Amino acid sequence: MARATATTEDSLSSELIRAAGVKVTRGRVRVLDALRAARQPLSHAEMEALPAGAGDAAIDRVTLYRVLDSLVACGLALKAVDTRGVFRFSAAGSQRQHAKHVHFRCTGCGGVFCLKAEPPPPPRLPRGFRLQQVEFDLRGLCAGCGAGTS
Amino acid sequence: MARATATTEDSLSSELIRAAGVKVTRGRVRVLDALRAARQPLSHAEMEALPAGAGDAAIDRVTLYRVLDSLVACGLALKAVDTRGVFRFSAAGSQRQHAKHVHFRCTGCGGVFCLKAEPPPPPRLPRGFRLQQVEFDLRGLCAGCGAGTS
DNA sequence: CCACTAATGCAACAGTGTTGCATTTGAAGG
DNA sequence: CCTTCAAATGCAACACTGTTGCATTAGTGG
Repeated sequence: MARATATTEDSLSSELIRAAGVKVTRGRVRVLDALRAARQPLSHAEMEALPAGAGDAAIDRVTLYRVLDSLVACGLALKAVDTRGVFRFSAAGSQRQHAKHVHFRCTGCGGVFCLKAEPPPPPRLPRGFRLQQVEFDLRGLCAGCGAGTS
Repeated sequence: MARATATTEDSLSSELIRAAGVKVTRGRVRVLDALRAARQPLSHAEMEALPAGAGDAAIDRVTLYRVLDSLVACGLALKAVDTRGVFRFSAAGSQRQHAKHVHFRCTGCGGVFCLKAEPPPPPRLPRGFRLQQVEFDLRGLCAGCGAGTS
């Protein structure tokens, strides 16, 4: 019974990992599962506190760093830095939907808000430059944090 | 002799600090001098290795952090995070010239290039949101780093 | 010149990320 | 099914960045 359910969500992550040409391990599957299920990029600390899924032992701190690195290396995850200087990771696929709109980062609470507006077209680049990613970030205070200020 | 030269560059930083309403100390003057002279935002580590100017002792690590915090608090310096997750500081005035154009960050060498193009106008924000800063960053490979790739 | 607060220096600590090395495990092949 | 081997894991220890507490020093205003 419990075996059958394992072939619903897990297997997709396993499949992605296998397709990427690296070993399929419990750690990688669990981490990629968590990243794909998350609505926002996760920090290492947040992932370390994962509920351990099906009674598995918690993932080792260092192993988690290496699992994340391997997922980034094979293109399944993306690595970015948040405003506090901490690395955050997201599943590669989920990022595609975020590429289409603008982010507002609150300097008060650190929250990230997705705005409806599309990012403007990138300007012309110098010869030889290759564009990989466009980031249009607005900084400021969100409605909650700005309420107290005059 | 050596005293007279101190009234050339230093005094402008001193003046700025005095005008900001905080105490004028050697540490703050030296740090603000360094920030104003730098062409790029400086990290804490880079500033700790400052040549110690006029034979002064090197600044204490913790004091440097507090000096930077105080300069940020009174609006004379700006604090940002680089791609490695390290805080970088810049003099407040020098940033104004950087606000007017787009940056290209090379994911290969970590270099930052200033493009001529102006950042596009920010989109409409939800009610209560207050905009402080607009960041339009492009990521990719610069001419040097992209040359090797097919 | 004095007094008082802010700033400094030192020590110790916390969080984040890395390295080395022995052990375990996934995947391939007999 | 068993063997084999590289890759992945777990553990310990470390490096770097940033912070906190507290005693001492040094600006600033009177």
